[in-house]
Amino acid sequence: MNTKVDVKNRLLDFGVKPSVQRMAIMEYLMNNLIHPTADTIFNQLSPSLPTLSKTTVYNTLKLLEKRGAVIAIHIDEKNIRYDANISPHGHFKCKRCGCVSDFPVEGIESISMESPEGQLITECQLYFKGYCKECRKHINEFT
Amino acid sequence: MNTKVDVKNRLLDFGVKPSVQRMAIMEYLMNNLIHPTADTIFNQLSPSLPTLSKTTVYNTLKLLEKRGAVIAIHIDEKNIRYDANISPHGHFKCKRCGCVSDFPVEGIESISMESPEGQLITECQLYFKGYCKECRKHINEFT
DNA sequence: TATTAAAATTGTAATCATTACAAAATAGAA
DNA sequence: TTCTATTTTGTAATGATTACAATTTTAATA
Repeated sequence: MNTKVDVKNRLLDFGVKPSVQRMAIMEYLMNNLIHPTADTIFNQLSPSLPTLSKTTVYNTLKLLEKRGAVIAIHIDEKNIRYDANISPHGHFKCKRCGCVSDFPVEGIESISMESPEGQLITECQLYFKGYCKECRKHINEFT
Repeated sequence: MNTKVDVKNRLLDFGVKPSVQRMAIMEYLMNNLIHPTADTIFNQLSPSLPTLSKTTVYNTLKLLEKRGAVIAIHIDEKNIRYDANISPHGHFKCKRCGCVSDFPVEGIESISMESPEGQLITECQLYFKGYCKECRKHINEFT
């Protein structure tokens, strides 16, 4: 469980001025590593922050990602998901139930930031799709 | 350069009935490994297939992907891109100019289809972002 | 060849997550 | 306080993709 101080430090470390709204969003992400969408974050925070605007959620998430304080996950075609876990790891999405989970990849740390063709790599996203433990039981329903 | 026969075989191999439109789209993808969007494909084929509908392009791409005849690339937030190269490989996108290119990944073939947590992995997508050879020269402009 | 049912294609309208924009509120310095 | 820059907010716009129903094409059979 991250404290307010942890959250504030995360913002400051990445050059984001900590406002009430930014603190709330960053705190939610750090204490809920469930890869939520902007919509989910808005709905969860709205009760305790009644004036919060969805635009602010979108703006803040975009800012946090740009500064590197969070990761944007594009494994789902419909919504962007966000992750406060910024250490290198992959993600998995179940094609049946749609659940998204972390997916540790061995050797991910050692992926070269220099490519053979001269590109400078600044980030890599590893997405895995298939069927989760539960949904494998229903493999006969797959079309 | 793939022949009509190659294209037809690709469709048949993946259980897709070869219509005029499907052949045209599959042929374009096989002979233009530039990761085009549905819009690009439509614009390129439209002159020689004046009755072609954009809906058909979307429908066909969705079908081809579902059957495994092509790969859908979600490296760009705006558009889905398509690739007739279905052998395992990663993709790179330049954050400055937006170009998307293939990105060979060593050992990609040996990625396990069994995960430690019991998921059944059916596909993996490896996305790399950064700056291409040309855009690296302008590194001082990066914000 | 004519008939007919299934499949494919088409055009238009709808969807909906995200962004643009400008006004209002807030924060921070002087 | 006053002033200015920053942040937040609400509404409207965007635009790629999909839903849907009508039309056309295909292909099998009589």
